[in-house]
Amino acid sequence: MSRFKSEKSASGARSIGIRDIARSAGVSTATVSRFLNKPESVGADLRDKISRVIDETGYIPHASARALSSRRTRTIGAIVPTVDNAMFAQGLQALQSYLATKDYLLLLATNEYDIDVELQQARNLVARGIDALILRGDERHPILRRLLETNGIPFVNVGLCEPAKPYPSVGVDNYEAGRVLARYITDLGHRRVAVVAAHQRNNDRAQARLRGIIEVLEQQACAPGPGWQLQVDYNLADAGDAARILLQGESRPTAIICGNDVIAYGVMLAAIRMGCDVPRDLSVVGFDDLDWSRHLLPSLTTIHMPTNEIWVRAGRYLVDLLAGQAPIKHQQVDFSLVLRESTAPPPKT
Amino acid sequence: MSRFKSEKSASGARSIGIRDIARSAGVSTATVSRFLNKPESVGADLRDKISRVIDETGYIPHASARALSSRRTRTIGAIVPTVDNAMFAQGLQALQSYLATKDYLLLLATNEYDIDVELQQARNLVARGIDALILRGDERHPILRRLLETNGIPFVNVGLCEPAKPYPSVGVDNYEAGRVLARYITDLGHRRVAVVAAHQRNNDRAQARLRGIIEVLEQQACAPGPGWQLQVDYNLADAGDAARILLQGESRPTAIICGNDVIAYGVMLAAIRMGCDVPRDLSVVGFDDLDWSRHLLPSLTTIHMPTNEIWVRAGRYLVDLLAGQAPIKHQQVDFSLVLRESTAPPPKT
DNA sequence: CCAAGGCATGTAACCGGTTACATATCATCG
DNA sequence: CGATGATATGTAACCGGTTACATGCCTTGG
Repeated sequence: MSRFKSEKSASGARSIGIRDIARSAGVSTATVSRFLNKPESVGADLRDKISRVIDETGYIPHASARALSSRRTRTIGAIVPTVDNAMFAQGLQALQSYLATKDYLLLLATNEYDIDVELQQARNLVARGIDALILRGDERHPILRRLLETNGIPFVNVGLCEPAKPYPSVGVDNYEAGRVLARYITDLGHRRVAVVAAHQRNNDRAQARLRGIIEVLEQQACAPGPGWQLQVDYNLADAGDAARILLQGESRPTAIICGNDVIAYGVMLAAIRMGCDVPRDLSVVGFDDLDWSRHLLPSLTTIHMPTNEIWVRAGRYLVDLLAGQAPIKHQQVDFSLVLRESTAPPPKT
Repeated sequence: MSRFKSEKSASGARSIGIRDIARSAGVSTATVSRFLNKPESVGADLRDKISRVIDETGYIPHASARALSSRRTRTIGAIVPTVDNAMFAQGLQALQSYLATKDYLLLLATNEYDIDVELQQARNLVARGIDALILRGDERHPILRRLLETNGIPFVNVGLCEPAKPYPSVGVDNYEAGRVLARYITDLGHRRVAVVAAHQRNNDRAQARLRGIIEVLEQQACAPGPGWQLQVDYNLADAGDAARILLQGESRPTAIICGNDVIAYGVMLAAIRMGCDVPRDLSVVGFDDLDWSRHLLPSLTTIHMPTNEIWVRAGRYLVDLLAGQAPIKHQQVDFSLVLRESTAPPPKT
């Protein structure tokens, strides 16, 4: 029956393959394959002929077959907490554009801030045959490391930079960023400072930032008590709740340092609704410098993170590595303090 | 030399395959394959044995090989303008979670609002072997239709619902939504109404919304002249520019209808900076009801879009279709008008 | 008690590319 | 002029699964 194999289920015009192209062009499959992967290794006349046949037929090479035999998928995976978040979205967009220029595809997965989910997603990506993986931060399931190792999948951590660690990383020094920001607040004269951080669990960037902030505040002898150190989820509503808690009491902070711009904005909106004048009564600062932070009212003083650059560099690191080069293993990217309208010296009283 | 094949490049412990599992479990590869794909078709004792071997070895089936021989990748593609946009990000996140429960993977590509890029990306996805495709809107490159047809790839349009068209779609009736929103504004008493829409090129949703808006305004004999109909990109800065143009003249609008929430927010921020009191001097409305629209100051009157539901339904449509069922082809989802603080009757004067 | 049919399992061809190796051609050099 | 090597192309084994078909066993009904 094998002579009927191409007549599957009525509609089944079997899609054309490399053998069809080879036959039409009067060459071998090997030559077509070489044309596809390294055109300059094929003679000019054959090159033209093959090219013409491919254009005419609209032939598209079968990526799975390619991946199977070459053991490379030209696919890079990335696992982030969620794409529903301006910062990741922006960086991923930039990464994707970059990878497209290198003829790589980005395969995206989310871990919902859960290292078990992350492991599961990583398994998924590995099964899918990614050539390399980009991970957010540095805290992850121990089995994940083994998984990547035994499958020989290179990876890079983004969002932090720890030259002491054996794993490659691209990012800013979050600890130092925390210090700079806190220092700016204390230099303005604030001594009653509260901190609304992102949840610390499994989030080393948030931890490093907080560590830097607290350290500076301690040096200035104004470390916030436990009631003035809150942790919230990444959204406006929760941040607003935190602000209401901080501002309802008798003794209020004159400045609130927030773990990122979204939290800062949530805090600011709630404070204004409570009748606070930002920055006259209360200064608010964040991290990340999201696109809209400079448009807000008041615009937000924050730490600018070169998000796009970080993600693109991470992508480039892996692409170079896969191309057999030896890129720089730890790339520290500069952040900067952006002064805007949401900060001022504390009120006199 | 073939007996050396497993010793590639020193580190090369060839990863284990289905034949290894079969040998260890004392069964044939076919049985292992059946265990993987339809466990209930394998006897209980063998099932246990195979399961144990797989757990011990950490075996992960090779997706490319699987795809090659089964001609199904369990991958669904989606092409959106950009992920750097709260609305898409949210919907995609929901879609991805849904597909994960069905053991499908989401392959994401962006078209940067360009139908040629979209075609290119679609080629990419097809080469990658997607089983189905989700597309945004309905305006696309004619070749793309052919491409999908000849490759037998089912697809669905999201964000609109046009039962008249032959292609499946899931979304709201944007034209009607535009009418409802405009109607609300005119019912409030506004007669000097400006419109700041998203760019119309290759964006049928934006076109439908605008059509609905203009139609209602014409009925009320207050259709905006060309100077009061602006088109901007999807970002706060451009929207702010538009607001400054509209509000600088002698004769100002008392309400501005915006193509979406981001534009509305950009307009609102710029207006407030110019000393306008929203909503007393100026009413502003948008579309989409992004997460933060209810937190803004003032909070935004807008059309609520069930984004998550739309994307998940689109995913379910394709999953069901691929499973051989016959899901509903055109699914209209309800929108709703959400009244908040950014609207009021026009000032007396 | 035997034929028929259902079920679990094994054998091996096949999916559509890549690539190691063989072969052919031609320029170069002692 | 023959040996040498570089370059272009062809042949066919292989990547790691899936699945059509074959096989063998067990149940069931006449």
